[in-house]
Amino acid sequence: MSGEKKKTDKRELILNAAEALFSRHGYDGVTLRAIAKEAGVDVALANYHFGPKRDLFDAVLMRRAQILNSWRLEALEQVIADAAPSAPSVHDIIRAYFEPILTRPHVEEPGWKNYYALIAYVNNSPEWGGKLMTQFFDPLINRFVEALRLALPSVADKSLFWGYHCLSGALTLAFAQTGRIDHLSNGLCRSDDLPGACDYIVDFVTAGFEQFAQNPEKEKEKAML
Amino acid sequence: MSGEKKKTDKRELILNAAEALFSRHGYDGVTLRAIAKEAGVDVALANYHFGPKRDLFDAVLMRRAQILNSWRLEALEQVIADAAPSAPSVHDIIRAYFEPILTRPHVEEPGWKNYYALIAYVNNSPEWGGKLMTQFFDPLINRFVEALRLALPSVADKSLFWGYHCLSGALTLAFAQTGRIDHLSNGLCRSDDLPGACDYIVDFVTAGFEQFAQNPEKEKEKAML
DNA sequence: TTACGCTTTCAACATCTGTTGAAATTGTAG
DNA sequence: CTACAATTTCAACAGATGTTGAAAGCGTAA
Repeated sequence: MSGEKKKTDKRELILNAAEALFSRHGYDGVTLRAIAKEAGVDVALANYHFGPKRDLFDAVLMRRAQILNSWRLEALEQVIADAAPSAPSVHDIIRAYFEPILTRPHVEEPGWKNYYALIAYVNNSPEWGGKLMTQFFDPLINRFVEALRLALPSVADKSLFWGYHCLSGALTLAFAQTGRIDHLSNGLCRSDDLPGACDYIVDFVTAGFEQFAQNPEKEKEKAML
Repeated sequence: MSGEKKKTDKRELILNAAEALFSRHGYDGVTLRAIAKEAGVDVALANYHFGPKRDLFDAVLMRRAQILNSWRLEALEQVIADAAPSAPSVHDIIRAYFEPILTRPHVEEPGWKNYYALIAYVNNSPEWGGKLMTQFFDPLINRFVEALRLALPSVADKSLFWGYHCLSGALTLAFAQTGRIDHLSNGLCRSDDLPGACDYIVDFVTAGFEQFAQNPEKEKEKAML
């Protein structure tokens, strides 16, 4: 019947190996032979299952994207429902954005850590960032911006989007887990401690957004448009 | 004599071409032949001037790093001197961090834009980020953290470093200029408008840091250490 | 002119790259 | 078992890759 389960699904072994290697060395830094070797499989098998190299890359990206989106969308809708008919607080919205991906137990699995690092690579790449991230995550992001617009009705859209830019940058760098902050802080902070980072990032970003409502200068631009 | 100036310094043509291509496609995404073609030069010349490919990459990174550091250090020392003997404000420190690199006229030069995108690539790369950024920028960063420590004496170091993480992520994503925010905001924000982004990022990040002083929960950890 | 050192090109190398077609293996249904 | 389809390996291709050594071009000083 349909291959629900097999003793060793080499297809998934290839995806795992590709995920790990792409996340560390980028698309061009990885050869199909390296992936095959890591997966314990012949070179030609990757092509058989996924077609050309680029399609394998997309398959890796796609595999966990929907799961990620569903977790976060669920958390956001929950926050909105709990606050109804009022608008949810900025803090709750930001928590719904970060906590489902940074504090749940799955983040300790190597596969998910690799996937996060891969997202960081894609999001900061001029080559892929503009198109791929849009393709996978835009609907979710728009939903979050919409919620923030309700929570901060006096803030101009331009401020909200630049706020999202800062939020996204902070998350992306956390995803990358480069070990830089470990060295910079003399071991006080660890870049692979995503749950530990979450609290700090959430409070930082929340204050960043709320500041827009308290700062009247930005509203001039709203009037000018 | 020493080659101070020549009509066409092919050495710099190679650096410019490498900078542009590395910033867009990453280290492994660029071939020496592509660089040579872009520079209008033979393939072997890159090797003659810079040695192996990896050394060319380092040379590109190094060329503007010192200039960048001196601008920002100068701005920071100015802010500290102006406020002495009091501590400078968080807002002024953050401005000294961003404005020298985002609002000066040089940011409109393609060479600098390419260099910024390259920094974004390096900073988010698990392969290079930990080591290369440390090598080039750590002394400057430590000076900034030190200034923030003076401006926010009640805030624990761990908060300061995670705050810097958020700050660095926001800057890095701005450097990348992926065009993502353009699409997300329907053209309201432009990712290549670095001076325009600067005001929003500065205010966002300033509030993020100041929030640590107002949030007493984080201080528990300080006591626990 | 000649000679010399620095720069640049030419031609080629050994190796690696993504991809492919045919063969071998495995799983499954009759 | 047999027959057939899906999976996996093998062997090889055409092209690209970083690097190198020899040769050619160049400016300068004697």
